[in-house]
Amino acid sequence: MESYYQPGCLPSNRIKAIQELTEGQQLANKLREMLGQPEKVECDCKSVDSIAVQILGMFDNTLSILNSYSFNEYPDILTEATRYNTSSLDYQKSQNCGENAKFVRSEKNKRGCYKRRGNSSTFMKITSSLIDDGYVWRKYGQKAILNAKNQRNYFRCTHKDEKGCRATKQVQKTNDEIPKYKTTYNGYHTCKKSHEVVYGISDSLDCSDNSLILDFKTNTLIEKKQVGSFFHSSKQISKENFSSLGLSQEQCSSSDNYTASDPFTQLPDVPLEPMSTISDYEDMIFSGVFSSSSGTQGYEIDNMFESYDTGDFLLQL
DNA sequence: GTGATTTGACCTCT
DNA sequence: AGAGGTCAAATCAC
Repeated sequence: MESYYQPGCLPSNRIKAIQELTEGQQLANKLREMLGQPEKVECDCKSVDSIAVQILGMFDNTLSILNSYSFNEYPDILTEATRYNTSSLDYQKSQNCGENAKFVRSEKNKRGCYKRRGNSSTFMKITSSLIDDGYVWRKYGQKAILNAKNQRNYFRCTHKDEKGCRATKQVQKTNDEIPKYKTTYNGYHTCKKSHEVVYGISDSLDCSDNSLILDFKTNTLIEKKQVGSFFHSSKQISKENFSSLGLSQEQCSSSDNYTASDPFTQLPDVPLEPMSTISDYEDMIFSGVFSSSSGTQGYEIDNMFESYDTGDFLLQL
C-alpha cells in the first residue's frame, strides 16, 4: 500500500515524536536499571523521581505533537478534528508541511467546541490560598458549578497559541468554612522555557515530604515524594478574579517572576520559593487518567476532600 | 494599541 | 436535559 507521505514533505512532527519516544525509552531503561538497585534508589530518590517525571513529560509531549499535526499520518487524529467540528480542508491546510502550522478554525460559530480530556493527565491540589505555580495563565472562563457556592474559574496557558501549550487549570473555592482552593491541572506544559536545560524537580523535591496522593487509575495511595513537588503558584488573576474567589489583593499579589516547577516538564528556572510558602497547606492529587470533566467524579472528589483532608495529610479512600 | 478579562453562547458528555 | 468546558466578542486595564 502506498504511503500517505508526499516526497519532500516528511512530517517533522513525526520526527519530533520519534525523538521524544526514543529519549523516553532510554530514560525508561535507565529507570529500570536504577530500580534494580534498591540501595541506589534509596539514596537517590530525587533522580528516580526526576526520571519518572521526564518520561511522563515525554509521553505528553509526544501526544501533544501528534494531536497538533497531521491526521493523515495518524488517522486517529481525524477523530479529533471531527470532534472539533473542523472541516477536513481546514485541518489539511494546517497540517500541510507546516512545521508551525496552527489549527485554524474557519467558521466563527464553533464556540464551545472542545475535546474533553478524558485521557490526559490531571492533577489536583488543595491549598488554603491561591499560590503562584510559575506559569502564566490566561483566564478563559468561569462557571457556576452545581452544589458549589463559588464559581469555578478556567485558565489556560498563555502560550497556548504561540507554542501550542495545552495545559489548563481550573480553580475553585471550596464550600468549607475555612475556604480552600482546589486547583485542577489538565495536561502538561509544552511551552518549555528557552533556558530550560533538563527536566526535573530535584531542587524542590523533598523526600521527607510524606503527603499522600491518590492515583485514580489504580485507586492506590502514593507517597507524595514519589511524584515530586508540584506547581508553585499562579499569576495573572485579576482583582476581579480574586474577589470572585474571595481573596484580597494582598493575598494574591500577582508576580511576574516565574518560578516554574512542573514535575513533568519543567525545571525550576530560578531558585524556588521556600517550599513552606505552599507546603504548609497544600495537598496534591495526581492522576494519570482522571478526567475532571466528569461531573460525577468531580463531585465525589469534592466530598472526598471534605471528608478526609486533615491538613498535613490528605487521605483518600 | 495591545493584551487580558468578562460573560453569554455554544458544544460535548452523561 | 442538565452540567460542565470552551469559545470569542465586548470590555477593561495598562
